[in-house]
Amino acid sequence: MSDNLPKLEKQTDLSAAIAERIRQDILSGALVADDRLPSESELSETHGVSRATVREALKRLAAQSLIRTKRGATGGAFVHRQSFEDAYTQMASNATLLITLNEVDITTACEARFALERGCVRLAAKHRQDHHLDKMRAEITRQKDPELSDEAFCASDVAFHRALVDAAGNPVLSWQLAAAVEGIEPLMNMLTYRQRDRDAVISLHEAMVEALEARVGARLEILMDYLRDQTLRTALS
Amino acid sequence: MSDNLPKLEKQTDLSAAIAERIRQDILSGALVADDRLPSESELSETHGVSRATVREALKRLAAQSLIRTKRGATGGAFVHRQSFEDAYTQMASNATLLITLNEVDITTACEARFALERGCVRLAAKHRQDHHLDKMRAEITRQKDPELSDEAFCASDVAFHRALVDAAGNPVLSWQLAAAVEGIEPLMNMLTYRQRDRDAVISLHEAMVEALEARVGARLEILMDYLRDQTLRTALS
DNA sequence: GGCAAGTCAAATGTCTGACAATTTACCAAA
DNA sequence: TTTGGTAAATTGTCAGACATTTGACTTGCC
Repeated sequence: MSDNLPKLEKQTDLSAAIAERIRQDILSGALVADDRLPSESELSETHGVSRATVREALKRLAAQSLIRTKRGATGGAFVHRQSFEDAYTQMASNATLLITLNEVDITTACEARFALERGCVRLAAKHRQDHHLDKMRAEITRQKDPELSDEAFCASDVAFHRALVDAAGNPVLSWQLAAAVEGIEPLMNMLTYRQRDRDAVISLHEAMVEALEARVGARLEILMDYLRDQTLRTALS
Repeated sequence: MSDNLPKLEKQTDLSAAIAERIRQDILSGALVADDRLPSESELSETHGVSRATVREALKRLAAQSLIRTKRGATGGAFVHRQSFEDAYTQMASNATLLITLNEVDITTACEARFALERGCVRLAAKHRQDHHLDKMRAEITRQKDPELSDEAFCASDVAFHRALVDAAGNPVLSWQLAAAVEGIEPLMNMLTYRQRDRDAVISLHEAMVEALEARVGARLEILMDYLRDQTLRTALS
């Protein structure tokens, strides 16, 4: 385990220091997924602090999804193998927080989103499968409903683009991009789409599905650029 | 504050429930950046739990950089305005964790990294300033040193690409991409570059700086593709 | 032998009350 | 005016207790 004596932890706050020690043990591979940590009592002894302090440290790690705890006889704290779902959720909330707390303007956010997404359309063209197309077409059908609220339209838009990213068949990519898109959603929700705007977006979506079906990455890139410009126009009007 | 009585929290674990309540207050805007939360004693009264439990809840929030605490007379817990630096650090460690714990293979990681980066080179070409070019050229000079360890070479590579991304002039983009690149670094560090590989990478870097200086985004995209292929060849050899 | 119920032990979750450490505000004296 | 010291508020830490959960073990019955 960690019998190191780092100097950083003299800056008070034992619970943070201990959390960091255990964290390093996990990051360094000394503890691997599903390993069980010593019990709270043992940890309090080995680290020379009270159980309350150990618990605060463990809560910090739990908040980062580094460990999970289970009660009972065979319980304890276990190194948590973070799923893509977990990571995605955490990143999305992280992104949301960052964007709302720092008052990022919608132009910057849009620019970032479309730039990232543009980067993966070639992979999507290469690896897309039929069910991705089906999903996207289903969302387009929803988007055509003139009764749809702006918010629901936006949600469908997110779903459409998530399917596009998933089509790239790369989980790391899906995870990063989905989080980015979702983080920007609060901003996008503030947009009001006129019917003309919606029609323009839907036309582009339809063209994108066609290009994806035909596996023409270059065309997808161009369409993404159009979509970005269209969205920015909507935002600034 | 939150005098709601959500049903979810009957699933035991009061500290998580209370953390979630406060978290919602922050996310919903009831508490804004730099607001001071009630003291631990007050919170324990209003939520009807002990101070220890409140503290565990606060540690969870602190671990997510949602709050920061200060001791002393005017101390307390304050809603933390997460800086881009904070978010970047958190995302990078998140990415590292996900990739190491889930044994993502280097092909997938590389593919994702270059796909994302490719998406922002056009913006970089548009907004780059001279100091970006300077930084990149400096890194190229470092990379030419044949004494450089593989790890140092890789670190310089990360710095080079970070400068490229920064050139896009979009903080959201910088933040997302820098985190992604850094998260993948542990995997890249496992690569061993032969001198021939390094020369190839350096040539591409030089060409990229030229293209960036001339603001030719399309050429940058092509070079990125070459670089991706080159890196994958190195990885698979 | 096999099954069911009860018991026990280990571990996390929570509470209580205390003390330590830190920081600011305030007040008094030089 | 400045300096120093004291008090108060607040987080950080500790020790010990009890509650709750859960799996393993034991016992007794069929």
